Amino acid sequence: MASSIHDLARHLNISIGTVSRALNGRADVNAETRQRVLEAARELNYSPNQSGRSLRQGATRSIAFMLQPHPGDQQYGEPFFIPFLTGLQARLAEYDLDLMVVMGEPGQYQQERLRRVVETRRADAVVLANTRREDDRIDYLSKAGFPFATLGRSQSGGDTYPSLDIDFERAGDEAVDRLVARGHRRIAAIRPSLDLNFGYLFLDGYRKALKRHGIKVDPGLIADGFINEAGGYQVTPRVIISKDRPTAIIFNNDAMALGGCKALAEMGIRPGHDIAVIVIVDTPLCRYFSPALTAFRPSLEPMGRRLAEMLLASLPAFAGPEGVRIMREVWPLELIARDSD
Amino acid sequence: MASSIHDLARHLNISIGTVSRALNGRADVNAETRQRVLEAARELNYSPNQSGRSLRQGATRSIAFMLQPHPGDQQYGEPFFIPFLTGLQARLAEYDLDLMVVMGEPGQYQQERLRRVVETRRADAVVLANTRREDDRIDYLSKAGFPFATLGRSQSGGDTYPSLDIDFERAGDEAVDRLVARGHRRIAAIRPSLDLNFGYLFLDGYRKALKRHGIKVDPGLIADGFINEAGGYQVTPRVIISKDRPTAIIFNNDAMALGGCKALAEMGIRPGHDIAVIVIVDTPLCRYFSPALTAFRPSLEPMGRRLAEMLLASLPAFAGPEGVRIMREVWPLELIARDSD
DNA sequence: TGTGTTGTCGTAAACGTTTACGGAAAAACG
DNA sequence: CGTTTTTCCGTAAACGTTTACGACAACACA
Repeated sequence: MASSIHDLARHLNISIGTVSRALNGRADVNAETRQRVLEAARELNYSPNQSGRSLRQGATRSIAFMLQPHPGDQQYGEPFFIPFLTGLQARLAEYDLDLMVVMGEPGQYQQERLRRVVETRRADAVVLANTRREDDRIDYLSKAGFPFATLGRSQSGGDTYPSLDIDFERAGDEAVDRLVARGHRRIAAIRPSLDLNFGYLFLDGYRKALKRHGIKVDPGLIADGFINEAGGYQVTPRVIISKDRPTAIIFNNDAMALGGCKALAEMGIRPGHDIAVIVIVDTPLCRYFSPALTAFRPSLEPMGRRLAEMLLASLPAFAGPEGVRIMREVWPLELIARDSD
Repeated sequence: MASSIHDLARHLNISIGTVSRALNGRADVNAETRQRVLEAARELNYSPNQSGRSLRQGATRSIAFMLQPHPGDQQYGEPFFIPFLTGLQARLAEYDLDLMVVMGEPGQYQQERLRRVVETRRADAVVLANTRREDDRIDYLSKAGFPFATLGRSQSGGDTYPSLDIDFERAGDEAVDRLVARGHRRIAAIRPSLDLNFGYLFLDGYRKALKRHGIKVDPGLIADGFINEAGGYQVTPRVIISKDRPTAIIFNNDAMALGGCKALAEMGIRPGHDIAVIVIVDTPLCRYFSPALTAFRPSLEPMGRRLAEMLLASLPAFAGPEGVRIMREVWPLELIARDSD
């Protein structure tokens, strides 16, 4: 069925070595023979077998993207990743690289999936998502000397890999700024309880801005909850019960914001009327919620493309003559002002 | 770095053939030698190189999932696919199969991506999404004799491949039923204008139910639009302008429903009050929209798992002794009654 | 003891590439 | 014409597996 390089060689009555060199654009092959080889390749509908190529070259030409669902993830998962994946995939495709997606159950099992990819050499590099503050996947990969890049920062692994992140710190800062400018002084913050790094970054920005405005940070206005709707629903009341009720809340996750708004509604507090609400990472849900939620939006598709570039630039096989560069980038978010604040 | 089967053989002072047979559980190897091989494998941290294996066996142990974004897709794409992908991936992982995701720009370019996967043998089979009524990808794959399965039915390719689809016909039927039971007689239908097969199926069910209730199908109440929010926004007014305004609308796509509701609101027609709205495929957006949209919901994750099973059952390498079975399945949707009808 | 059977293992080919090496012919040079 | 360089191509090894085949020993059976 499929024609191999041997078929071409036999058909043209030349050696397979010459055929290979001709196809790969090597210099030491006559222009006319190259022409004949290319024609024959088209005629016999030849394409190189990737397995053979991988074996010989020790590279699979595929990149693994691993996303680690949070325990208790909702039915519809994270709409966040589709546009990111789209960008990532698009750029990789330009380099003729495939994208392998590795998911699986949350927890330790995930580590094993990663090991499998690395040890059986199913991919040339890995892109990590859902980065934790301390991430054993990063530890493992850097110890194994396997190339990778991360979406999101981590404290693990040092400065040895490219990473691309959203500027959560600045978003937290700007959110407070905006609220203070609108007269708020009692501003609550709700973030995920897991070890996800962005929860820390957000809180840093939140605290910094409060201090700048001379507002004391009230621990009673900060709450951690499970990173989904139920978590937001459960934890938001805690922040409301406090002696001096906040007039604004910043949610560090869209699902938690939705749950939180539900809790607020049940307490007779109307978001956008009785309390201001800002969400740190925008999703389509924020837009269609009622009231439409003011939120900070990342440009996910360009981020996907960019992280692909950064990863490729760190791979010896793709890095230009200037060699390997480790990069970290932090991208700003855009404030989408809507009706909730 | 990575140990090969040769390393094991040298270490144990036996031949590579025996090592391979021991690892693969062949019968013709002494129990004690097998034990020693397995121990050495663990000790030297051996895992088989997938490229070598693929080359020899002519199988890559990876499945490609191809989704073809509609032209003009929104920033956040289709939340639809994440849970489906999750299920698909989970079941494939149980068989030690990898998942490759192929996306790319809409249009012809997509065909080339598919050809590349097939011709360079980067995957053992393909799963197709966004199935068109006439789908050249299906034509290509069946002509090429390449194994595949589809999410969604098509008229292409005959009954030669497993497919799993949602029962759009029944959903259209039930939606009409429900609306008629609530007193509606003028019911509009809005569906995507592309050649997507589910648009036809939906309309079949819609028509069938109307006829059963003795209601004449009014072409003025049926409109096709671009399958996104802008399309719904643009096309919904056409159906409203008709001499005898409908009292209910069924949208065959969530994004179109959101755009349609916006158009309605601008015309002073309140969904859920002045007009009933039902959406055929539920997404989280329907739930959080105001009013919350009544919608039909598929169970996407189980569908992903099921389609993986169906595909595997059709592959000679995985089919049981009963041989190859071609399957088509159509799954029901669950009505989620909310506030819009 | 001779013959057939069974259990265990080694040998070597094969999968489809790429590439280091060397050789033959042609071209360039004196 | 002889020598050196260049151009072009064939040979063969290598990547890491799996597996058909045959060999050898041990064993069973008559």
